[in-house]
Amino acid sequence: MRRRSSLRISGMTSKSCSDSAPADQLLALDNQLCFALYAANRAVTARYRPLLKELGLTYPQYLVMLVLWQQDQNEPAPKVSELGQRLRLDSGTLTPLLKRLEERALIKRTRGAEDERVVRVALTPAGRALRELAVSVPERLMCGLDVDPAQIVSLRDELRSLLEVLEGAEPTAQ
Amino acid sequence: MRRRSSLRISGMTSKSCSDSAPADQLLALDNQLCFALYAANRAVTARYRPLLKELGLTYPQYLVMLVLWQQDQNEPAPKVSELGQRLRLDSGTLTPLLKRLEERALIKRTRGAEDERVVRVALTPAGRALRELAVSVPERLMCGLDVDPAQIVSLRDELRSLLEVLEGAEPTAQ
DNA sequence: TACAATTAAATTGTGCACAATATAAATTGA
DNA sequence: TCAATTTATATTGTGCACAATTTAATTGTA
Repeated sequence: MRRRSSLRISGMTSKSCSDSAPADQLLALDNQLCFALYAANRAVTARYRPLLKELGLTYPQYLVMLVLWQQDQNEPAPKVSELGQRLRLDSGTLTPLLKRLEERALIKRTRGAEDERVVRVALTPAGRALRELAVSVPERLMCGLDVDPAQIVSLRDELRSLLEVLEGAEPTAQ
Repeated sequence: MRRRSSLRISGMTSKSCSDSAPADQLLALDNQLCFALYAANRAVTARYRPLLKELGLTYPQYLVMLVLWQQDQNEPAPKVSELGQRLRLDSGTLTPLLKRLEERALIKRTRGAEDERVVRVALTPAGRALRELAVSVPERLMCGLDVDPAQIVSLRDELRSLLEVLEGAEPTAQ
């Protein structure tokens, strides 16, 4: 059984699926969580962009590098599928992205000897070195931004809870 | 002067831009608001996808339709640039998207008579009719999701505040 | 051992996002 | 008046996302 998210309020099962607000309100763009999420995500990405450009990385490439930088050096290099699980991305997205990182000599892709189907992704020395340039990114991102760090943390946690609920839920019936 | 967002806590200017947590923590994927936002946004979009597929719409197309459905019929049809402002998208994104909606006969793009540069986007009867099918989407999306509506609202408002801060802030120095 | 089923990654095709540039219309100013 | 500038949209090119399919390797099983 999947763990309950903190978004749940005990005894309450979301909204009763029969009650409905006026359609005008339900379909108003600014009432939608989905649009707030969509717009905020792109605004955050846009704010990262110039900083990551200095590193020669796109935003999704940066996320991949974050995973690799966090990897224990003693562990075997992660598989493409493991990166995918972590980032919620499939091979259709990751394969070309990883090829670009390999062209830039930041990573090395190696087909496994034990199992010829898997590809393991390891940092090159250059990829590891890039981390030194990246450490200043989170801080520089926040600099000049008029936000309360505590609220950032709580927003992050609420988003994680939402993600957990969404991933645990049955897919919407088609 | 731009209005202050509620994310701000009086007298507090984000984090002092010199203090720094250990780099291990700063760069940890799961500590990043940006990843929570990125993953949650895609998870929400994925949950919309099967419902929107019934309408023959992609998620960004749905957002455009939300704006058009909300338009006052007595007002002149919105310009491409006005849709862009509302959705934070530029013509490079909107032009092909609107062409696809026009191919589906949901909208009509008309070059302005007063000013030949502007293109106005109006619903066709079919586009207006699609709204009837769309009204059930928000509700069906939430159904079976184990979330507290009040938390959705507060999350939405926090995201709006974040968006406001980001849009008001100076761009990050490159 | 054969061979169907499964698994991992790659490929293909569509549709965003967005930077950079182009085109064409409107406006401004000498 | 008309060249220069500005404005609105379109175009081009790159890089995601993701569905659907393909390829190749492995596993399970008769």
